[in-house]
Amino acid sequence: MPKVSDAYKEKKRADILRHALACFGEKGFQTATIDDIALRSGMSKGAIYGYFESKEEMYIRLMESGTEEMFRMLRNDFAGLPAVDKLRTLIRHYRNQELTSEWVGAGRVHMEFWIHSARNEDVKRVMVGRYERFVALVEEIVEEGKREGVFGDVNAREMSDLFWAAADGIFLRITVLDRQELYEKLWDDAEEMFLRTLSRNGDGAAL
Amino acid sequence: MPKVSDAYKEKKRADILRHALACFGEKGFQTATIDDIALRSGMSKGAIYGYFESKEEMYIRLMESGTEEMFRMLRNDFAGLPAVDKLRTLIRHYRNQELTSEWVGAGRVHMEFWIHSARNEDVKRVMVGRYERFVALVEEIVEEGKREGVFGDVNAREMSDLFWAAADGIFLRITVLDRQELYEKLWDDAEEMFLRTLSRNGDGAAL
Amino acid sequence: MPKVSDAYKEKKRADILRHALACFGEKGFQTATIDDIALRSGMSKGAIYGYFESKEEMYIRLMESGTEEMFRMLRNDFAGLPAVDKLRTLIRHYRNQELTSEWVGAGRVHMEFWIHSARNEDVKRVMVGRYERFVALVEEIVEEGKREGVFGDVNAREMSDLFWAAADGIFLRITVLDRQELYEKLWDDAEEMFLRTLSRNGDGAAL
Amino acid sequence: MPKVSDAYKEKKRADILRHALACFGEKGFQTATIDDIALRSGMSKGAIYGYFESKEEMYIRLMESGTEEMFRMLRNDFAGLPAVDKLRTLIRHYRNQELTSEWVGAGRVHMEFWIHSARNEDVKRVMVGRYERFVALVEEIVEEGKREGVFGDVNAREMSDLFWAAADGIFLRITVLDRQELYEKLWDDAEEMFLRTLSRNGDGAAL
DNA sequence: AATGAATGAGTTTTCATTCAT
DNA sequence: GATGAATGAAAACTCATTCAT
Repeated sequence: MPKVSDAYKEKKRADILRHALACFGEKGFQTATIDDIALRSGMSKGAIYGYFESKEEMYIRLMESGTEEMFRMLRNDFAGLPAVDKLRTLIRHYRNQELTSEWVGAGRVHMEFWIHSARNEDVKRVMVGRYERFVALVEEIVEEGKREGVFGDVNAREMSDLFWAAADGIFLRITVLDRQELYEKLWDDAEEMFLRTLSRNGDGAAL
Repeated sequence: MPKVSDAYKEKKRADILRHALACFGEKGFQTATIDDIALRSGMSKGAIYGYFESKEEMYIRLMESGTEEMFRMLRNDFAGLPAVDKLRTLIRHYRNQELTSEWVGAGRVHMEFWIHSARNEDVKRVMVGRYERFVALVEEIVEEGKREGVFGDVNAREMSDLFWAAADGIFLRITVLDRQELYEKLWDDAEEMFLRTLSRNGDGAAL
Repeated sequence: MPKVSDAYKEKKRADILRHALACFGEKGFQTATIDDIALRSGMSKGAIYGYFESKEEMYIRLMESGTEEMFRMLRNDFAGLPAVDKLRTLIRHYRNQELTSEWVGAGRVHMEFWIHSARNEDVKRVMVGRYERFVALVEEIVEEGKREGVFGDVNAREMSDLFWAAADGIFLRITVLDRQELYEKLWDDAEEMFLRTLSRNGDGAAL
Repeated sequence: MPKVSDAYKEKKRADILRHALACFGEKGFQTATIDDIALRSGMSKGAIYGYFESKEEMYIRLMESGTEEMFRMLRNDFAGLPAVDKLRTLIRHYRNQELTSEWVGAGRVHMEFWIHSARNEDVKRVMVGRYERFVALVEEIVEEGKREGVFGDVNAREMSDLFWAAADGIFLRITVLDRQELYEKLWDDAEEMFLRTLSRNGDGAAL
């Protein structure tokens, strides 16, 4: 007979995660303390432990979160578009992102996820699972483009891996340099490079 | 024991740094303790502090180190080569790297450098300075290729930025996935993609 | 346990300070460790840090404490008395103090305050401020005595300085020798000497 | 068959002590490190341990030192003087001392001796022994004055104790406040007060 | 004798987690 | 359910002392 509804609890959990993300983005996972998160959430330390078992759990949940929402949104924007435009939409979704301190902070946390993954099997499982979905997304777009006859005979999986490598590389850089115009140029150049590379004949006709 | 040569001290410092790099690679900068480093170095904690003022200093020295050596080596290998081959040499230098645990560990530390940089001005200065040299290296190669008439009319600086973004993205991935064959494929694809993109007319004639 | 009253917290703080004073008295500020204080307080080290930011802060608070209480008490005892009796009251307040180990310990800490003050500007400010109040106290008594026509034409400020110098000298000695009868004799002699010196004509008529 | 003469060793010991005194004066016994002393002495840490068994020993030797010299000097200056002038000579010896940083530093160390004495029986023995000689010095002067008929019927021992209490109180204060003119005034007032108190009839006729 | 690198016990301080209220 | 005081295991760093050279 819980005193509060599940919805309330879910909302609280999401609340805490949001504040935790801000803290981790600002100070890093190790450096941000539960006190920081409690303070920012306007809750007590004890309350937080009522929703999450440990700091590590908050971290894991954060890694899992966000993906669904993002995919839902993209699926919507992609509806009915040819492969080239889907890829463009994806790229411009990132390219047009304003480098607010929240977003850059979240980017830093994302980078930390990768590092942290390398050293912890549990975290790695989650992270790789998440990553798989992103790779599959672009892989499917590329396959679709090939079927449409617009993309050449490339290895879709490898191209997707390389695409996300470049994307993470851009995020990594911007995480430190924090320069909007550099960020946009990098994505513009990446867009052109990838579309040209994927194009049938490699001549960028698809552009 | 005292009144040891400068060479001895230099060797010790390098020794400690090597062991520290291994510890940081394994556990991460924050998680690795001075005790870990001391244990692995076979020295006492106090001895470590005789060579480095703080854990942070070891970190900074580690960031600075390696770069010179790498540049010297590349300069040697580059001697007399046309731009395209210089770029290929650089890419293959990475591509042919065997993913030993030491190397992957070092890669993880390199990734941490970026993250850490984002939150610490001192570290950032060193990191950005170091990064500048890498960007300049590829930028010069691209300019050279343009002068040779092999590369098209691209923005050398931006292409260099993008190149290193992709490189760091590959490292980031491999840091977690640790799969040799994926690593090689990513570099092979990157090589082709960049050379094609840089080529005059973008048709990859330079390949 | 949480959501305790402010009074509870104040009491805890005072508790810790009391135990800290005992530890400092016994071993000295530098030698007494937080562990000592925690052990004696029956609390954990962490709990101590919940009330004080650092050992230094405990020290400063200890320096500030006690003064108010003492002044309130004296003001009470002084009410309505002529200057000579005020001075006598003050002197006898000290003279009749039993040399318990706590009191002697506190005296030792007081002496350490002086030494420590000499080498630390922050501590010095607090210590000099505190000292000022004591000097003003006796200075006022002397001025009052002069107005009453009982004390001669002495420099009140200087006499007050000298009085407290002698007092501290007595404490310093007793801190080591810890002999009750010597302590009392020193104060008796000091009483006579000062009253005689202050007396109009210097003939001790005021006695 | 020592390779160096005893005189050389003695000189070295004195040298080290001199520098140690400066270090202790500046930073305090606990805070000053052997490295500080070694640096200031221009010797190695190891060499210092060839002359002193421990930091504590240096401290003890320092406590013992200086006294002889001082007594020899005073005995010289006292030769043939009546008691009143001996006392005056003693007081003015202090009063005319310029407050150089070395002298103030030495004063601080002297204060530390007292504090330290309170907590260590070995140190206490040395300190009390040293103190005894100072008390005896003034006690004898007072007795002499009584025999000369210039001083009244006071308890010589107690007056001597009180005299040194006041002296130490003045040093304690100056150790922190470090104000030459205050120092001199305190001694001038002390001189007048003590001579008046000691004078036959207490009327300061001896002045 | 002198040197100064090495040792390691000891110190302050932090912080994830627990749990009495 | 919420609170935040309490815990205590680390962790970074210091420094008197030793001892190989």
